[in-house]
Formats: sequence, C-alpha cells, structure tokens
Amino acid sequence: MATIKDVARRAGVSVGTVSHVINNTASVREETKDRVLSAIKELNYHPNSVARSLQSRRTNTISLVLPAIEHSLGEPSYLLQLLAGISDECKRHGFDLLVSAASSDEERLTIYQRIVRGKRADGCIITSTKKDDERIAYLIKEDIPFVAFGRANDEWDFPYVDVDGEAGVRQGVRYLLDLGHRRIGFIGLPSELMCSQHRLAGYRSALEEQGIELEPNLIVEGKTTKEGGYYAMKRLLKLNPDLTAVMVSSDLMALGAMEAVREAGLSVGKDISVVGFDDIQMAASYQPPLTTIRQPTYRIGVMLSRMLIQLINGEELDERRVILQPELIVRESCGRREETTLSQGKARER
Amino acid sequence: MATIKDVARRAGVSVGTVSHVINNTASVREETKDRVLSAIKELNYHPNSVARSLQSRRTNTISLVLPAIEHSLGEPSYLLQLLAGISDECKRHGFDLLVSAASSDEERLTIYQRIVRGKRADGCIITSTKKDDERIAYLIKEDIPFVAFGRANDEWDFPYVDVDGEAGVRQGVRYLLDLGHRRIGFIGLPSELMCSQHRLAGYRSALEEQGIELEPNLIVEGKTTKEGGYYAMKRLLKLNPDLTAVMVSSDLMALGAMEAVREAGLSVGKDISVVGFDDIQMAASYQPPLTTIRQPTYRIGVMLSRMLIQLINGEELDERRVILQPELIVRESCGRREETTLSQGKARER
DNA sequence: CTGTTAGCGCGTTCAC
DNA sequence: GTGAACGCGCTAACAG
Repeated sequence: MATIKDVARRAGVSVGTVSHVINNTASVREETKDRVLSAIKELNYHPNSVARSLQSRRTNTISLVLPAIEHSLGEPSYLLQLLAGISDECKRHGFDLLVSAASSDEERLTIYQRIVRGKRADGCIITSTKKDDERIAYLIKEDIPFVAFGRANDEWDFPYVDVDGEAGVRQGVRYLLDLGHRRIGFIGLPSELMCSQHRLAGYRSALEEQGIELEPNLIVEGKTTKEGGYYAMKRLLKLNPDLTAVMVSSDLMALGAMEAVREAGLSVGKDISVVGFDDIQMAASYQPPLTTIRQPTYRIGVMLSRMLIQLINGEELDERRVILQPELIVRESCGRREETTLSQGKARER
Repeated sequence: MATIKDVARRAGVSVGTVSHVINNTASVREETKDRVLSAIKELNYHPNSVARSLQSRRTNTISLVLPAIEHSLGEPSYLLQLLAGISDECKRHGFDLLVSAASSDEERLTIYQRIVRGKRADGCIITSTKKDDERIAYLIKEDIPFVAFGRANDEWDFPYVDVDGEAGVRQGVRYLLDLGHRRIGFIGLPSELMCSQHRLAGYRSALEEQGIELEPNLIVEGKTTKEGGYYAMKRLLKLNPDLTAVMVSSDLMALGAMEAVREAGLSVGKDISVVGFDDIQMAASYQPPLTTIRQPTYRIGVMLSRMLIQLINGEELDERRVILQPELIVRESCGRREETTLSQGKARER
C-alpha cells in the first residue's frame, strides 16, 4: 500500500507539498500539482484515514447502538428506516456510521464507554430513551457529543428529536370522533416508557375538546407485543360491551387487538373501528389495512444525524429540541358509526 | 484526555512499561504493575484506538454495505436479523461494525473503495450477490478480505455463505405433493438474481422425484414485490384453471399471490395452497398464516462475520463455501387436495 | 510556492 | 524488569 512518502518520492517533491495538493491547504504551482496528481494515480494512492484521524483528533464517525435487534422484531421497518435516515445524512457529510447491537441496557452503556473513550467515534446517537436514562447521565457527565431520539427527565438539558405522540393520538381520536364514535377505548403502552404518557394525553385532550367525559373503564394498558394488544382488547371488550372504536398505542398491539375483535365475532371496521400507531410495514398489508399514525422515521434519522454532526463540528444547533409531527394514514380499519352499529352493539350485550 | 505518557509520568515509569502491563506483552514486577494500574484508574485512562490502529495497521472493524434500505422494505426483518448475527459475532471477537447504505450498485462499489482503501476497515461483507458482481471482481483484484452472502459466477473463487434454495423449495414442493397436489405452479424471481435458478431447480427436482412432467405453463416469473406476486398469480390462474397449489419464491410475492387467489373468488388453503420462501415477519401474522421456507438469517450473519474475522486474522477458514439448510415452517395456507377440490377446480373452468 | 520537521498516541525493538 | 528511541502515515507550522 502506497503512502504519502511514496507519492512524494515519485513526484520528486516533499510530503508537505503532496499533503497540500491533496487537501487544498496551500496554493501549489500547476506543474508540480500535476506531477503529484499523476503520481497519486500511478501508485493508486489513498490517504490513510487512521493516520488522518490520529493527527486531526477526529474520526468522522458516529456511533449508534441499537436495542437488542433480535428481540425487538416487533418493529423492524422502523429501525431500518431510522438507520437509512441516519446513514444517508452521514454520507452527505462524509461521516461513517458505527453500529452495534446490545441486548441489555448495561451492555449498551458499556459499548458507549468503549467506543467513546477509545475515541472510535466522535459522538453518538441514542434511542428509546427512558425517564432517568443512565446513558444520558453518563454522556452529559463525560461531555460527549450526543443526540437522543426521545425525551427524558426534564432536569437534563440535551439535544433530542422526538415525535409529537400527543398530537398524533389526538388526530387519530378526532378522526374516530368525526366518524361518529363516542365509546372509544384506549390501549396504552407500559407506563415506564417515555412516550406512553404523551399518547395517553392525546387521547384525553381529543375527548375533552368534545366535552366527552373520560371513563377509566375505557383505558387499559398492555405489553408492547401483539399478544399484549390481544389481551388488552379482550379486557376492553369485556368492560365495555358498547364499545365501537379503539385507539391503540402501537400497530403491533393493534394487530393483536384486531384478532381479539374477530375472535369476539365482531368485524373490524364495521363493528369496531381500530386506529394504530407507527405505521409498521404490516399495517398496510393486513386484512383489513390498518388506519394508523405514521411517524416520520426516516426524517427523524436525518435530523438526529444532522444535529449530531453539527454538534461535533462545534456549530450552533438550529434547534436543540426538535418535535416532529406524525401523520394520520387512513386505511380501512375504521368505519362510520351507524345507528345499526349501535343497536348491534347493544345486541351483543346478550 | 489522559494519554499513555500521563500514566507513565504518574506511575513513575516509562511509557514502554505501561504498554507492557496493558497488553501483557512482557512480565512486569508486581509492584510496578500495581502502580501503573492505579495510575490508569486514577487518570481514567483508556488507550486511544486510533493510535493503536495506526501502529498495528489494524482497525478491528469490518464493513457492511446494505442495499438501499428505504427501497428494500420488502424484507426488513431479514436485514435486521442478518445485522444482529453479524454484530453479535463481531462483538464476540472485539470487532466493530461499520454500516453504510447505498442506493445503487455503483455507489456500493464507491463505498467499498473508500472504506477499504482508506483503511477504515479490515475487510467487508457483501450481500445480494449477482452473477458477475463487480464488487467481487474488485475485492478479489485488490486482494481485500471479504465474505459474500450468496454465490456468484463459478469462475471466481471466494468465501461465501449461502442458503440451499434448491433444497428449500424442494421441501416445500414435496410438502405440497404429500398433501395430494399434482397441479402445482411455480412463481420465480427475476432470472438475473443468483438465487432464482436454485429455487427453480428445487421445484424441478421435487416434481421429477415423483415422475411428474414439467409444464412450462405452470412456471411464471415476477418482480420481487407484492404486486409482482399478484400479477404472476393472475397469469398462473388464467393459464391453469385446474391449479390447486403454488410454490412462490418469496413471501412478499406470496402475499400478493394470495390476494390474487382471493380476488378470483377462491380460498387460500382450501382451493389453492400456497407456500412462500423467507419467512418474513408478516408471514406468521397474515390471514391465513403462510406456510413458508425459513432461512437461518441470524446464523448466516454469524457465519459471515466469523469467516471474515478468521480471514483478517490470517487463520485458515474451516469452510470456504458454506451452504446452510433452510427449514419448512408449516402454517395454514396449505390444505389437502380433496376430491371435492378437484371438481371445484373443474367447476371454475366456466 | 516548496521543503523540513515536530508531533498526534501508541507499540516495539534493543539496549541496559 | 525497565527505559530510550524510533516509526506507523499524516498534518501543520515554520523556514526558506
């Protein structure tokens, strides 16, 4: 492998000159520049990025630690879109992306420490934040550039990108209200997750707008799996025989919920309208296709990447806290509440 | 940030000694070793991996270029599982993983060149091989360590991992034969793809085993999308009114095929049995759940990673060409061909 | 404009 | 057992 010295020797100049023509860091006479350029070509020379990094104290690399991929298969399309956004924006700025997968939270922290202290990357992106996320505590303490996907504890001040889950759910519930539904259930996420509150708040505010009183019986919580949605829906149906619609906090759970609806001998979209959240890939292919709230996952990735790189470059951030708006995707899992539906609803009280 | 010099000064020894205790590269007196160790701790010192890489001419990093992620959403779970396998095995060997996404083939090549010539990684993994893959040509020419997921041109000799698509399809078709089906269609992939031939061969051999003659009318080809499967199935049904089963070369296409079956007023699993290939996440959740051939994607990732690292370490490869066996996953999209089905099949000839 | 040289942080001889 | 010195490939500062 040719080095800068080889090029210098071949072109009959010094290494300094070669460096200058490579980096445009000083004006070099046309003729010598040409000599250098052709020497580079002949030797098939490419600067060694490691040596560059050592000298510049920059790796031009950012790090991303994914949550245990094999276990989070609930949301593969989501992770991949995020990755695509991050990666594309990295490319645009000449950065590389170091990806690791961790199975536990402790392991994630270990990885960050290794990567960041070992100077393998200039900064990192963290996802799935928790309220008192120890990674955030660590990164702030060590003064390491990072951007988070998701909010956390209000005490900490750090740059993040998040989706407006409240507005998203509000849109979904408003849509159900517009279709004439009044008995609308809500299936929430486990409360330790940062976003569960936001989504519930959206449900609340949509109902309040219409002066509809909140009923505890209409609100249940489930695990973030298909099964979680299934059991949550069963409970909901049992508690509320007159239910005509449900807002579910995640598509995966919505899939389970629809199964429960079918099992109860009811029809999704006719007897019970269902709205999900995430717009996972399966949502569109399911029978019936699921109406849901789409997160701009790719854009989130782009924003995360862009902000982190700005941070690394010492630039001022345009916005330190970015909240992106989700979008209602109307498909076929919802229907207008007809009078007949109502009587039918009563009929199944047995 | 503390360097090795700081540690040496603090411990009252030379940098050489510090290096020795860190890397266990020479025996050091217990007492001095302790002094060094505590100096390391006090200074919160961590070796700079960039400097190490420069010195050792090794980055302990491998590179993976994903196909245009946002476009290949057909198979998100597949990519993620592969990534998980690669990443886990990397971790086991102390390697990091550099991930990039490329939208076109030319871009992929560019990325490999940049990463490999710039010595950002010690080797790379390539996926979705083609018959005359220019990346393979390049990597062989430049003598860069790499492992491919998928076979290619027979002229080239390089290490790869692949799935035995032929055996997989054969299993699927045998299963259909065991259920009594005789008029079994085949929906193939675009022929430029390396795996399309293997899968077709599996179909052929399964039928030949039973002495069933091949009929060109039963074999169609489609694009690797849901729509591709949809149109392919329509053609198949039109050409063969007496069809009772179909082997589809990809789950995504199988989903489309099932839609076409439904649209023709037929029932999947009853009138027409369908077998897919891949076991994408949606396969299990679909109505009806799809019987399919599962690729050991995670294991493939592990193998790729392990082989590449062996290559980088200059070790002899246990196997240079690894073929992994896929597995038939029986779900509900197939049924026994009853006599009634046959008459029903005739009935729809109009 | 171009050449020389001193590091960047570390591993590694080779003396002692 | 330990230390001094050199080199990995490159950039940058300074001379000329």
